[in-house]
Amino acid sequence: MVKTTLREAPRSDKSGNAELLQAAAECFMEQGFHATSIDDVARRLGATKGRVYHYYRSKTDLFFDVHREGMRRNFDAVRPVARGPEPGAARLRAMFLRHALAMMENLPFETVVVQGVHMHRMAATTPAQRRVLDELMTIRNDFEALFKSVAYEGVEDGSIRTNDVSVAIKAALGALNWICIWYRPRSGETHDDRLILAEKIVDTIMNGLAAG
Amino acid sequence: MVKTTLREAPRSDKSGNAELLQAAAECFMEQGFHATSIDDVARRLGATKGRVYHYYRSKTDLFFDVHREGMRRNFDAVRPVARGPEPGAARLRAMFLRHALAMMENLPFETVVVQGVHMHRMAATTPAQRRVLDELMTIRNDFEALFKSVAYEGVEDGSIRTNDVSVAIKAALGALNWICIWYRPRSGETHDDRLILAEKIVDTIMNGLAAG
DNA sequence: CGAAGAACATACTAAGTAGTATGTCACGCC
DNA sequence: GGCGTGACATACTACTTAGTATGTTCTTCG
Repeated sequence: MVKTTLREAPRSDKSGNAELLQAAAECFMEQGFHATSIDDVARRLGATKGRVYHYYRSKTDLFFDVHREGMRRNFDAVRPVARGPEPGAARLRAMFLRHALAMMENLPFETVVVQGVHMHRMAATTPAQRRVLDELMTIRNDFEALFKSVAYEGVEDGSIRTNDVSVAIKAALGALNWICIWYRPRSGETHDDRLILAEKIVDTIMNGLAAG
Repeated sequence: MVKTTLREAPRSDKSGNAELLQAAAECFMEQGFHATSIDDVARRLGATKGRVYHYYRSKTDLFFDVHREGMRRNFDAVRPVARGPEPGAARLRAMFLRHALAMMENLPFETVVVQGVHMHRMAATTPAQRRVLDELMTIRNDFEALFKSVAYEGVEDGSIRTNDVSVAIKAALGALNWICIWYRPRSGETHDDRLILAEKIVDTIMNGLAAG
């Protein structure tokens, strides 16, 4: 008798789960991971549990996939401006700006990413889920490392000054990630509005608050 | 017949709940509000539900009280240096430093405060709980307003430069609040170690990353 | 010393929810 | 034109857990 291997692989990456991811991201943003039920996600789609469990074997897997998508968007936003002939400070500024805009324009996904970071140190999961979580944290660390490497280049070319690149980047990314706590899109808001806001934030990060 | 008013007031502020608050804060930090059961909190105390429900009528009320205590500590840390003869920038720097230290030294409570802010826009609560939540957000806003007012004074006395005080403060507080996401105390860590770290963060906020 | 209330522990209920098992319908394919 | 399979819906189970009701011990105070 063959051991029937039903659903051995996580069933993601099928067409049609973009909607699902979006709905899940919105639910997770509004209520958090634990307070969101699978039925909530399904209801938002005008569907039932069946649809969700057809694509994901567990709520955790769904959450992870939303997280993964959020990080993908973050990388896509930042990577194009990370390398180039400009001095480090200019590239870092561009990266910050892109990231700030991404925070605002992918709010549900970014909120899930933040929750995921929060979740990292916390509650026990199955070994398989733990592996996925570690993978996601690796991605997250790579993201931070990308900023750090550009910052180091800036220190070397003299365009950036700090006595601890690692801490400085953590502070800067904190200011940016915090956006998803207080920012809510205003109705009628344009891309330019967001750009102005993002520039104010990045100016603060790059120039600081002290005069002179 | 008298309408028996059993437990009309939230039963807090009795002696002996400091332990309870601490245990609850730790649980909420490690697992988040929803994933933490009352039994978890009790177990951490070597007690049972009975003890928790003797002091708090609901899990939400317990959470709120932890939040309140966290905000109380924040105010206590920052207020003493908010006013004085020094220029705004110097006072603001001192406030940031105190807040950064408070974040590290009250990690469980601060994490709950962050969760509470997160919770604000979110899931439905009872009308009474909504009132408490609004009260907590008022406190939170007052806290932010204190920073803003000092920043304004700094702008006027020329020690601070920014084109949007409100956004700049949000960015700065974001960098500080984010501490509770990545910071974990190292064993054998001293107060001086934390002070050095806090100063690096505050330097970044005050001076920015750009050279010159 | 007796009684009342504080400070818990124990036992229980009711409700919500993750996950499963199974059904159904449409469609492509031999 | 049957048939397998993908894409869901429906019905159900098992378990967790917030909150309650009640019991018990200790303390305090008249």
